[in-house]
Amino acid sequence: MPLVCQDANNLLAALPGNDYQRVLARLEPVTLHFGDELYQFGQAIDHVYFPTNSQISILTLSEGHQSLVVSMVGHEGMLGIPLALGVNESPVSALVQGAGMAWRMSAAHFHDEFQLNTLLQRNVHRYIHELMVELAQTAACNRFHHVEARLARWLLMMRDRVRSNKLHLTQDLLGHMLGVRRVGVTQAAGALRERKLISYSRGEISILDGPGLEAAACSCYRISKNIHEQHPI
Amino acid sequence: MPLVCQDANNLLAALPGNDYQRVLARLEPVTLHFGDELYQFGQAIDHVYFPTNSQISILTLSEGHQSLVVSMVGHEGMLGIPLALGVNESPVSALVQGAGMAWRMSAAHFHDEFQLNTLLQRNVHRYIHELMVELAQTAACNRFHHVEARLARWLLMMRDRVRSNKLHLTQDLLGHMLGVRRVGVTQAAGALRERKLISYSRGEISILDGPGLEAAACSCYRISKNIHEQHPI
DNA sequence: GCTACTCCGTTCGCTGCCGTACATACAGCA
DNA sequence: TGCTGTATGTACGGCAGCGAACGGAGTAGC
Repeated sequence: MPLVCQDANNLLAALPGNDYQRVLARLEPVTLHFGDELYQFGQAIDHVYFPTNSQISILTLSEGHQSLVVSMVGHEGMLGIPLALGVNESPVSALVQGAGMAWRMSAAHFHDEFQLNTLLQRNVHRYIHELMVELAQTAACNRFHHVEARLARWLLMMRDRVRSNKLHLTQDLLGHMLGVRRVGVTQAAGALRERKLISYSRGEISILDGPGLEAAACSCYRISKNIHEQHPI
Repeated sequence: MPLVCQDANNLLAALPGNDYQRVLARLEPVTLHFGDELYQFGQAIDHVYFPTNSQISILTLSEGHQSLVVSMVGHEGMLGIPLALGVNESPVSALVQGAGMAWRMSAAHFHDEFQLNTLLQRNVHRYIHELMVELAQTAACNRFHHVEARLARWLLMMRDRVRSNKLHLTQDLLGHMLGVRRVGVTQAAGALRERKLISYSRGEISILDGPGLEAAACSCYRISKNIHEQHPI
């Protein structure tokens, strides 16, 4: 199976040839479908995933409230971080919202491989660091930024991960992601459409003007993007 | 220097005797004073800290806004996590808000020790996991919970870390921590005082009724406490 | 005892989002 | 063609928190 750009995951692609080959032998490509729930809160983690052109949302549950997306994983990262930290139970839910491909490895294989492969360790540790910075950023974002800016941010982040300007997402779903009412999304999305930044109809969203949408998004988008790009490896 | 309860840091106390002795040789006790800034955003990390009865707030900066406390470190954890992940630059600021003691180790010593000491690795990795869960929780908390509940939460968290019901904190400072106006803190704190849960005067806060304050806090307090207590080590 | 400063209390109008409810529009299917 | 379910639009009262401003009360220094 040739590794063309569409198949690339950053944590794997950064491995040198021989390491990469060994890891590859333990990986299997899987197709992730919209709505697949890869992890559930409190459940054991059976596989780790390295997305290539799919996007998975990480959700927390807040007692008495709706769920909330705290992070988003794509080709820049992986799912199953707790395994790399010695914990085999997921503290969050993981929901596929951008259908696509990912590489998958069993928890046992990952455990073995991770012990041996110091370069994989280095990449994963680096990603854990990035994730923590992003979580802190998101905590502040949720406190300070308005719905419209946050909506723009998440749409751009999804675009970057699925590598497409077309997203499959209803307003209701976006409401659950952002932790706001569906009505709030309608208004924010309407404002963005008004400015010809996006278009949408019945669950199909298109980003028409990327730079414009970036300008409408809060600075968290840029910050988050920078975090994952400045790999000093 | 004898290790009595007041001197205990969870990550160190969980080490077996011989490991502990070797680590101890590289540690030095330091007194942290109110207002000390241990790390600054973007600066190199020169030491790691293992607090015992001090409390340090982790702050992010959000462009155009005030700072915000996203986490709090005390005897349950450590400062300098990025070093354990191969990054030697702090992505956040760390501000001492509960004066007290901590054990300190130079970055170089920590680097060496961390490579060798797999038990320390295990403890630190476990703490990193806890911290990530807590960050996600805080992101949701900032989105959903009201000022009064969040204030109660942070006060309780500080109490647990400094091991004292007396806190040294002005309302203005609390406003910066919570990301709200000072006036917002005045109102929330007034409501808590009304219910005889706390008392305060000119920067000295006393928790009068712990259980009552817990009831007034959002569920995030309990969740956060559970995270750090359920060590299956 | 006077002054300067810090900390806390209160008020006012404003706005972003909430909860709820209802209306419209499109899609698939019988 | 009509039915049903889903997706989106709109409206309305309510409220938590905002920004700004001012007043009062305790503390420290002179």
